[in-house]
Amino acid sequence: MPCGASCPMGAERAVPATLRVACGRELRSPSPFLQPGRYINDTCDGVTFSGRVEKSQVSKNSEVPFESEEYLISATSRGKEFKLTLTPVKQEHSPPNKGEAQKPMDVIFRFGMSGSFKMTLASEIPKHAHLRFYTKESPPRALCFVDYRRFGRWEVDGSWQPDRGPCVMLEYEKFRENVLKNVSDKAFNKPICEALLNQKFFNGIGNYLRAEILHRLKIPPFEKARTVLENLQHREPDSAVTLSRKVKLKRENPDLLELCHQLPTEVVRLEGKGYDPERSADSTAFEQWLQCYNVPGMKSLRDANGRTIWFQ
DNA sequence: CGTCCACGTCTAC
DNA sequence: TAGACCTGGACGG
Repeated sequence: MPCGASCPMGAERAVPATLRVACGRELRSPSPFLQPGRYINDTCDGVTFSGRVEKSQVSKNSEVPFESEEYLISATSRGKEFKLTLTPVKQEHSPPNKGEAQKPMDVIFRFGMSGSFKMTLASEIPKHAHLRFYTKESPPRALCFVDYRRFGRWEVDGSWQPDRGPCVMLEYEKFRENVLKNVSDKAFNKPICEALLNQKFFNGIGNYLRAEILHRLKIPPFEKARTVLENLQHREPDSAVTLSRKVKLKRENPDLLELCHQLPTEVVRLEGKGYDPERSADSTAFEQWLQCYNVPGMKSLRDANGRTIWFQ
């Protein structure tokens, strides 16, 4: 998500990971955010795109009415939302008054259950590539929004959904404040496992992260959210310990809201390892990172919305 | 073959 | 608070 052009993170693999979890089921690589942004900004850095944006016939999302001889693509993210910015490169010899010049355009994405971006040769467009941006080079490549279940959405000239809260990764302090200032909100009448999926407060947390977060703290998933959160409202009083000691304590004993930042950060780092684009090794790394979700021996139940919650 | 399940919204009753 | 929206892999008969 939130990996803008300024994001310093390292190389990204070229292929969205598919991972085999212990029970044998396969999962798309999970980090809801950041990762796609890093992928885009890494693979599109210094690459010039050209022409119009192509949409598949089957997608019900809108056309993306953008066309330019030369343009650049960059990405940013916020929680589970993702933004592509298309920026025309100034033409030296642009014909005077031959139609309107193409202005920069933002396209906001939500990935649903199966959305991802992938850069391929234009001659090898993958199945379910519902939006395609072509490079100018020869042979051309295509940046593809691939989404086999088509739950993903995009919005031309869109903006971050107003009801979604700050990003758990990139806006941690705002995120924390937004939760703690609103503990009386009716959203927190619900069990903590359900509240954690509420994107108004936990923008970026999804089904595997909620399980991992609660599991690390051994919080029973159906404990009332308010009860859990009220315990976090009073920051620890200043004690005599040194700052570095405090930082260390915080890292080693993160509270629930800190874990909402820390765990997805760990996943992003996992997946950022190495340059090898096709390694199956990093799906193994994610599989091994999971301590609870889909892990043999853990229990699971359905929450009130029919989503599976994993716990010990 | 069939049923169940999947990292998420979205909207209609 | 149910479905609806989708494809496809795992597993059962």
